[in-house]
Amino acid sequence: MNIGEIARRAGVSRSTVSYALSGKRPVSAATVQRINDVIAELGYRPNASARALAEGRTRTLGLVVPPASRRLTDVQLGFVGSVVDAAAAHDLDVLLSPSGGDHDRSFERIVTGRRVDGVILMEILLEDPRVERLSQASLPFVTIGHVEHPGASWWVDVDYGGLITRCVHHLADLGHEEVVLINRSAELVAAGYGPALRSATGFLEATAARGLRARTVCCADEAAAGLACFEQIRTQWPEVTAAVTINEAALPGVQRALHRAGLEVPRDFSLTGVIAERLAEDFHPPLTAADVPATTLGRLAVDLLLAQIADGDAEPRHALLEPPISLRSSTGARPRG
Amino acid sequence: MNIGEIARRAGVSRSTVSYALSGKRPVSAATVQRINDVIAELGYRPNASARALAEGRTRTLGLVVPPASRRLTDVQLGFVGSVVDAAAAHDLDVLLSPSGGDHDRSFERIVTGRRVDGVILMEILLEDPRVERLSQASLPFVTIGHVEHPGASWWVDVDYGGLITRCVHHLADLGHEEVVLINRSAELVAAGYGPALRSATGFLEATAARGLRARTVCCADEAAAGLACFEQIRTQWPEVTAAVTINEAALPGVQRALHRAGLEVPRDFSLTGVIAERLAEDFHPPLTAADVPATTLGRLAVDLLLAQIADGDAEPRHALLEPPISLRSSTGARPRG
DNA sequence: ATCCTTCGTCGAACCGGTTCGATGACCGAG
DNA sequence: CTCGGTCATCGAACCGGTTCGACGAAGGAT
Repeated sequence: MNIGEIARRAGVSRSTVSYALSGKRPVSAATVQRINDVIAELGYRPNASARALAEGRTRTLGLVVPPASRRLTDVQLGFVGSVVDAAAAHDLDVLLSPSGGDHDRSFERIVTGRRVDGVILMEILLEDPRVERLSQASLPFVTIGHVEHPGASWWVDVDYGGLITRCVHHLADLGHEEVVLINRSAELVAAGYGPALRSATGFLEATAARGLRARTVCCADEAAAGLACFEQIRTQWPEVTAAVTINEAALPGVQRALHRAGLEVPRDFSLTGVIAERLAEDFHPPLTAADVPATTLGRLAVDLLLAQIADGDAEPRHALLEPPISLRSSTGARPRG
Repeated sequence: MNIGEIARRAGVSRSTVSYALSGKRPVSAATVQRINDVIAELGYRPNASARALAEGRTRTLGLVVPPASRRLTDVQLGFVGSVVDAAAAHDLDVLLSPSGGDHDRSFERIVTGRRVDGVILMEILLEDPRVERLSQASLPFVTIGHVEHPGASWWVDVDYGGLITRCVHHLADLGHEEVVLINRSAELVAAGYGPALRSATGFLEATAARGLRARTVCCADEAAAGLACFEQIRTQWPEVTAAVTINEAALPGVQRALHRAGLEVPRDFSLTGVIAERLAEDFHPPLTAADVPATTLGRLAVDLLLAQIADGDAEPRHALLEPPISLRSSTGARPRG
């Protein structure tokens, strides 16, 4: 069931079948009809490997994800889903590559094996060896998140610094004076994870600008850590009246800690930050927070990647999104006392 | 940078380079050394498409996932992660195919385009057209979950019916007499989603066997639905003292409903079911529940698929796992009154 | 010295598509 | 009637690997 067999049964040459299918050269209506009949009868579909070899492109995109051991956050899950869907809309397949450290066989296969036409890289660090690797392999790629010095690379990202700044202003406007940032884990900060570092920087600058007392803590990406972390905040800095967070996984623990401490949100304590929409709405009360537009970002990454594949010499493009803060009901005026 | 170029620079023929790399025929040590030097110098890696075409296999597995629009549950996420990791351990790549209805271009590409050596299908229905499609395409595949009449197919699954039965016995042993099953959404039940239907059957049989009064409700996969659902249970059947659930997404809502109703678990109400370990432990109090061994199941699916690929005529195999129930602290004796 | 192996290597065919240049049939214009 | 130009189709080369049969050189046995 290959193209030669189709050609034989339709009484034409292989090239005619190819042209009939691709439409790249005119083929008479009668011949097209005959070929299509044979194809329908035999259920023929061209061999993807052969086509990729001949055309020099695979119609496949690579998506580099964190290894399964690190559980995906809701935002990351949103990226994966939207990239896959956006690719499917263009009739492209997605090849998954779990990549953690520097020496990763799966990542190397993707990069050097010409298995994909381009790569989308997520969860990158400020200094990421994989970005360097892809650049020198001259394989088109787009990062979700950006390295410290993006140079001539393509990327999409959310402006964590800007969003955190707006959260701080929001709290300052409500009269809060002592605030805390609940960041991602210390390991991620130490590794140079962009969102964590940019959030911290934005937080410190904004609080300084508004004259607020600022504290920051790192918190592992688990509910239990969120609980412990919040209790520590209460005992260590009881004067804190509001928290900003980008740590989704810690939220259930924070919720429980608030409850255990008898604090009612937002009457006794305000909570905001950058959080996936679904989780913000599942919180009680729903969180006033910046929703990370994971779906938009994923789709945008695919669009940029396709543009880059279509024209490799095009000027690098990027997009820094700053979504609005959804005013729900987890922030209020500073409690008196 | 193809095999011919390597051959030229090493002063040998293309076939010798191929044999030196694959080891399928002896090549003198000196020649191997020379070839390896050239390869290292040029950073050569064989073209995956060409190799796939020549060998007749792609070293890629297809993973059919629900489309992104339906948000993945924690258990499903566990499947994806473990399948990808297990495949990577065998130096195989994973091609993702989002598939919902029957007519799916991405799924068809996977099936007929010889892009993959085998397919893992998750979230299947009791009657699933995709299983039929794969069978007639004679492409090796393994399902996570099983159709109603698996016949000669390969699959791995968790024995939802058996697990729910054990949950019911556990509650009966604690003296509960009025219990409810909080199932997945009515749409899934109507579509013929195996776990939902088998859970319901197991629940009804087990409660009948133990002489318990049983009710069942369907609940959409959202926190808000869980809240509404539980409140309805309380008003409609106030005599119910325990719930069994397989609906992970509803848990936050159930938690809030319990809290709002002033019910303390397990003193006033018992809760158990089949739930991803992480979520069971994040609950307050931690849930006595059967942890779905998603990681084991994913790895097992890959193992079975590889066995099937290696020997297409082998007897179909399957695995029905029944993990133990983890006794945590969400179940207790029936409250008196 | 001759024959038979074994070892290492080579050339050619093949996998299943795409694409380019060429060719023949048919047409209208001169 | 012949010439030039489309139009549809064909054959061959190519993409970059793998694999099979063959072949020459070296070594051992007779």
